[in-house]
Order: sequence, then C-alpha cells, then structure tokens
Amino acid sequence: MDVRTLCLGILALGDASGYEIKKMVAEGSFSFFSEASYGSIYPSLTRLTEEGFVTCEFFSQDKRPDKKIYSLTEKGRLALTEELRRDPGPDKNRSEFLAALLFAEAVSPDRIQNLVEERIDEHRMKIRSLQKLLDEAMSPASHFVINYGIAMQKAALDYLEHHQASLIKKIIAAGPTE
Amino acid sequence: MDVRTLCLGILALGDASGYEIKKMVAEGSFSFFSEASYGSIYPSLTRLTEEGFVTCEFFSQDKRPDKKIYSLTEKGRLALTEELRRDPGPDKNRSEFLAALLFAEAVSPDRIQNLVEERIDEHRMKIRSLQKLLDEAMSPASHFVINYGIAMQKAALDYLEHHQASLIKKIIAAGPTE
DNA sequence: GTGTACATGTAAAGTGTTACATGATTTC
DNA sequence: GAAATCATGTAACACTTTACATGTACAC
Repeated sequence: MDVRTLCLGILALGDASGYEIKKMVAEGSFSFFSEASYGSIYPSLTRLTEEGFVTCEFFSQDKRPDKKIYSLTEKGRLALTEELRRDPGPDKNRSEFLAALLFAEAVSPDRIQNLVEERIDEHRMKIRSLQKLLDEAMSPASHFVINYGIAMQKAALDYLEHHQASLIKKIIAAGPTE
Repeated sequence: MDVRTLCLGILALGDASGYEIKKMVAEGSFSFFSEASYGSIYPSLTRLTEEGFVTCEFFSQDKRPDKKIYSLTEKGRLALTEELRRDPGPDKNRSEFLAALLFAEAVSPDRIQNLVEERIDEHRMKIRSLQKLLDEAMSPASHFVINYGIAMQKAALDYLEHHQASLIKKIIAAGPTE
C-alpha cells in the first residue's frame, strides 16, 4: 500500500495534519504494519489536495507552529473505497534479524545468543506499548487489529523463548564457526 | 537489508546463480522475510563482482541457457561479517490486509468476512509450503527460521479463526456503513 | 500448441528514505 | 542548557519494480 492510499485511509478515520498522520504510522494502531516518513507524507498530501481527494485548512496556533488540517472529500472517499475493493496484496515481512540468523555460519554463537535476547526484550516492550494503545482504541476494527498485533508479538516471543537454547546448542554442535 | 547484502549472505551458504538466488528469495527459506526482483539481483551481482566481493564463473549447459555461478571471496565474507556485526534493524511488516480492516468503515461487513476467510486459506497454504521446506532444510539455523515462520503463520491463523465472528458481529452492531 | 521452467540482462519509471532547513516551547 | 515535541517542507539519493528483449526444452 503506497503512502498516498495510507493517507487517504487515515483521513477516512478523521481529519488530521501531516504531523499527526506520521505519529499514527510511527506509534499508533498502524505502527506494526505500515511505515511512512515525512518526506513521503507531505508530498502525498500536497498532491492529494491538488487532485481534489482532500481539502486543506490552515490554522494559526498560539505558541505552536502553524498547522494544516486535511479532510477527505467525497471524491477521496470514493477513491479509497475503489482501492479497497481490490484484493489486498500479500503481507510483506522483512527481518534483518532472521536474515542474520540464517547467515549464522558467519556469526559467533555468542553473538546469536545476544541477538535473540535483545529481540526477546523488544517483543516484551512492543507488547506493552500495544496494550497501551488498546485502551485508546475506539472502533471494533482497531481493537481487532491491535489484538492481532499483540497475538503476533506474543507468538514470536514465545517461539524465541522456547527454542533459543536448542538453537544455540545445535549451532555449537554443528562445529566451530569455520 | 538491501539486496546487495542479501546476495552476499545467500552466497555465504553456497555458490549460486542469480536465478537461484531469486528462487530462494521467492520460494525458499527466505520467502517470508525478504524480497528481491531480477531487476535488483542481477545488477547487484555485477557490482559485487566488480568490487571483488564475489567471483563469477561461466557455465555453458546442454539444453539449458548458459549460467553464471557466483562464489563469495574472502573479501566478501569479511564484508558480510562486518555487516552482521551491526545490530539488525527492527522488522518491517507491511499488510494491506490489516490496513483494509482498519479502514473497515469504508468496507461492507460481507467484504470483510470474505477477506478474512481468504486470508485464513492463505495461511493454511503457507504453513503447508513451509513444512515442505523444512524437509529440505539442512542447517540448524534454517530449521529454526522456518519453524519461526510456521509459528507466526499458525498464530495469525489461530487469531483469525477465533476472533473473526466477533469482529463481524461488532462491525454490524456499530451501525450500517454510514 | 500452450504454458512453465530455465537463464540473463537493461532502461524507464516510480516510490521512498535521509538529511537538511527553520524555529518556538516545554520538560528534565 | 540540552533534549524532546510541535510543525512543515525540499532535494538528493537509493532502491526497486515493471516492462521489455531473447531463446531453448519439456510437459500436458
């Protein structure tokens, strides 16, 4: 899903500024299955405005930088519906962690153990932050999606905790790293 | 992880042609956490050869197109080790499916139900194909990684199966799509 | 005969990230 | 006084996909 459609979808849930969209993607309900940087969000919003999919209202704020709040137009809503009518593509998961494990022959067992333990901590933190998000989530869909994220994080955590020891043992048994 | 490093890592597991690398990424043990197209693999291999990280041997085959088999050099192995010494970045998961669910307000309950059911089938297929891969996997690391993939697929499948009904119910209860 | 697998490669186009630029206010 | 939060935006660069180009062999 490109940033353009992502913006359209987020604006379908409520008006927002570019800054707020970035926050939702980086820390909100979207954080575990999408990504976008300012460098792609701001140009997208400009283009969406030019094309009439969103409108933009300017707000001067006291003690804060000015703000531009974007709203979805009827045309924008239609475009989104049209986009969502098509089958979603398959999930794309990229993991440098798993790649590093697979290339383990070039890595020492100590290093592997370390990587796995760090990863376990990260999963624990991620679970806590998702559980916090759950309290703020309002729609049934966002509950469902956040709980999905928690379930996945727990599954990864569980797998690592239960198989880490045997992995290290086997790597050592497979012989000293050439 | 860029395609360059991915090629380096795959070649660390054994010599291969560009075509074979593509297959490993598209269907092999790498399939659920990385991606690369011919358009990025071939240029990467050319550059890696120019820079001395890999060497290339040409094979004429009977009844088959010619083949170029690449091998990692000592310099390449060092570069890979160096790369793997650095902390792996966080996983990146992108899911059009979850995005579609979150934008559910713009989608009918029937459509959602359909999407979830299709997704359940896909998970089942993916699990089967990963289990097949398991039979061919040799190193302890690849076993570990493939089993990790299976565990994640099962967790997603399980979550969808157990929460699908309540999601649909709640969406309907939340009122007809505006 | 039609499609898939084998096999390599290029060029254009698209998409995205990173780093930069700017600047007030609040929190530690 | 340093760092984070709020807030928008551009430009250079990196990376990737898509579409094209080419051709044999085998299975159905």
